[in-house]
Amino acid sequence: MLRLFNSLTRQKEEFIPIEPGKVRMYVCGMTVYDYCHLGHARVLVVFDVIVRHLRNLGFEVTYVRNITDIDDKIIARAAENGESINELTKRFIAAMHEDADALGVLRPDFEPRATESMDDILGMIQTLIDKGYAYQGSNGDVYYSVSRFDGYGRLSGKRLEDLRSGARIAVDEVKRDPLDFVLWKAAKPGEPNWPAPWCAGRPGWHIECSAMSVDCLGPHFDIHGGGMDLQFPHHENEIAQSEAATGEHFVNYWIHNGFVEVNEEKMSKSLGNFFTVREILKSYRPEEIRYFILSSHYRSPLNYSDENLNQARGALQRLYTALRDVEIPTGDASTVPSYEDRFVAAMNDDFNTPEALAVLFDLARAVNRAREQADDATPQLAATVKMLAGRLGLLQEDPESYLRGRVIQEGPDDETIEALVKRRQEARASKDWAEADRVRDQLSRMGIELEDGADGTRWRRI
RNA sequence: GGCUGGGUGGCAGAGUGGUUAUGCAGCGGCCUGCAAAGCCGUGGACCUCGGUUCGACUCCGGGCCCAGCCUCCA
Repeated sequence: MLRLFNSLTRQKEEFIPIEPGKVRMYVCGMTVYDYCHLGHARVLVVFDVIVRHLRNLGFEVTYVRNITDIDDKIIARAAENGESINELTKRFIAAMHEDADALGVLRPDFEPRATESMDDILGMIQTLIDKGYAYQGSNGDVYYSVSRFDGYGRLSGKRLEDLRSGARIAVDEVKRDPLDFVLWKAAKPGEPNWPAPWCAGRPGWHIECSAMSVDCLGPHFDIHGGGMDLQFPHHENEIAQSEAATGEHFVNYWIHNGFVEVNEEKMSKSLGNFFTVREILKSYRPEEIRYFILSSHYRSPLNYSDENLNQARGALQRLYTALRDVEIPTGDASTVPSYEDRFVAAMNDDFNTPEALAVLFDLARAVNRAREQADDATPQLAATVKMLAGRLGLLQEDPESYLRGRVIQEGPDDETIEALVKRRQEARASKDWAEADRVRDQLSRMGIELEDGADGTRWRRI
């Protein structure tokens, strides 16, 4: 039985799909005006793992992750660069796909874009106006009237009067209530715009997600996800828009992932303390980043540091080392049920990936032990490691080539290393230990570690 | 100020009302020409003060501290 933490009720609940055997899920994706940073990577990886787990449980999942390709920042950045918004967003959508692919994130089933969903957006705004939930201001903008919607604040645990008394809400003459938010923004001269019954303009940020999710998944679906910072106001506003427009309950389960932090502080664009995925990929391998993200629970903070990435590196080396030299049976290989049960139980408990990884380490020990004892169970144990790790999108590479792999382009090539290893082998054969150790030190300085085994010496980059 | 969430061993990070998390690091041993990898063993923790309980790190209450949201943000 799958239990997940629902932000709406702030407790773990049993997951019961609307339609038996099927899950409809929407996750807020990126605004594409810059490269993905680690915070974006976390959303991508966390929900990728959630989708994989749901599918492993046998659910038929429809996964939608949108792209916001029109908003103020995109307009501003395009103007800065002297390019069109289409050129800008095209580049960063491609970059996002590259990063996601590198991290082993499976593509969503649908990836709608705001600019391609104008009809749905306009239709929903019109419905909201017709039903009296929205109004046009004197400046042409269309606003959502927050006080008209009864449940406003339920998701974020906020009361309207608290929000109103907050000093951080700017006074705006055009709005009837300072809490009202914009659905349609009138275009200023020179700004990109789309025709609309009210005035040419562009959608506000929140309406696109309401329109696209309802369009792709219907008015009522199972799971809606995103970063914790979207809980308010973005998701709160989505609920208000969607439920007012459709008259139906919008989403059953809300899932929000925690932040990536740097020195105990949220990683964000505004603080400027962010690291892009492609920057980190210069020093670490994609799988190391993925492991690092999964090494803490998705709702906990994830502290970015070299030390923690290095720990991820070491952990993967241990797991891959356990898989080395084991003939893993292909096809529907028999696996070891007790470990699989533990793994599934961990994932069923609100997607507890650290616990699931612990199962992998217990298995790795079992593999190593079995191998030492020449136990026939070794291949089954190894197959179980690989199969379960695969559900997290990990450990699918060939172990030997993974361990020999490199991150940075500098350093000796394989031929150079092989030659030195051979030279050392010869020294060892003639028991010239001084020479053998000298060569090993030389390789060690190049970042190569050696392992002498019964059937020769093997090496790996560290 | 309002509202969330959290404080676990040297570090990272799960979990549980009484039993080894796990990984890295440490210590002892096995293995090794020496190492590495691996295996075996081992030390080390639950912010603080009260309460409930036969028993609390785990439940309840107060306090202290941290992060986040209340403004664009994943």
